[in-house]
Amino acid sequence: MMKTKQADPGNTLKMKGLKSTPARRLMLTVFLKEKNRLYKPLEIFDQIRKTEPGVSFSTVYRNLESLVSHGIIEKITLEGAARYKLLAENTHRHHMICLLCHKTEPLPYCPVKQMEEMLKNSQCGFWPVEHRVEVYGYCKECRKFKALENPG
Amino acid sequence: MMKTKQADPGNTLKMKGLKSTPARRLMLTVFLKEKNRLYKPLEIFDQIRKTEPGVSFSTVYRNLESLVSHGIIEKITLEGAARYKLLAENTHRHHMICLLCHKTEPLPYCPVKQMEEMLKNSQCGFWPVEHRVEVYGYCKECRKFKALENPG
DNA sequence: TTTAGTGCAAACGGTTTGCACCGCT
DNA sequence: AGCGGTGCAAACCGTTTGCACTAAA
Repeated sequence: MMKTKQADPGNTLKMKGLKSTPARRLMLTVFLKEKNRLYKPLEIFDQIRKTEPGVSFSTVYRNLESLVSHGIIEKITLEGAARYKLLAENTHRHHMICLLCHKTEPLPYCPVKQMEEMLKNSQCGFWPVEHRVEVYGYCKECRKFKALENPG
Repeated sequence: MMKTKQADPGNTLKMKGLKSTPARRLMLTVFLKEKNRLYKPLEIFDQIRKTEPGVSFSTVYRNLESLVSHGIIEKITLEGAARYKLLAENTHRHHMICLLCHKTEPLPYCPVKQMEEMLKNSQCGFWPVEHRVEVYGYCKECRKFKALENPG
């Protein structure tokens, strides 16, 4: 009756070499609900507590770490606190971040690649190995609640 | 005998509308020593304690806040902790950050400006208002201590 | 059965705050 | 003189850790 699900938390965990436990499955379920959203640890905690009130905060933290180190989610530190989101296939640190709802979407392309080449060939001596681009603004939905120029 | 100094901490503070106090002057002196360096609060604390052992940590924190809000330094949160650096005139959030010594330099140009225009005109609905670009790598000096490709 | 995951509580590091005192302007 | 800056200590928040217990493989 039940067909194999595409993004079954239990399978994903095992495939990535992690034990499938209730807490982890629930956490992954939360991440899958909004694939582009940055979740704070407390948000994950609150969400899974609705289903499984016994889960402890330290378990959430430990599992967030596990999920990161097994390439399932990624960690982004913003405003001094950690946030986590589902790791997309072609992950790079290029995001559009909504200042109201904190939803994130990947940038359509990377404006830094060519600049890195430039730096390598320049006199300045700096050797780039990694970069991050964050564009802050208002997403389609939240623009409705803000008075913005050109709000079409 | 004494000529007017260009970057006298006391003057700078008054000009920016802040009272000139020993703690603040010392803090500013530290920032002026390496204008492009990101200082952690503790580093500022340690530095000024060498001269003025009585200064408290909370004073450092409060003054960092004041200096930021009066446009003298800027705050950059990196790896979950705050760092501060002298605010350059044409401040924008575009940095080359050395992974070894944490020294920062401004990026020579902004690769995002044109991308923002593109976003505004695109279908995606995201309205950019601010952005940040951070290129991590190794600065001229620190490259000596790392085995890097093309290390010329 | 063995190893890894978990709950609890306590510790931690960075940061903020309330209070009384002190010092700039 | 008055307001703002300061020292001290305690609170705070997000995060990590040690321990004994439990559950996944």
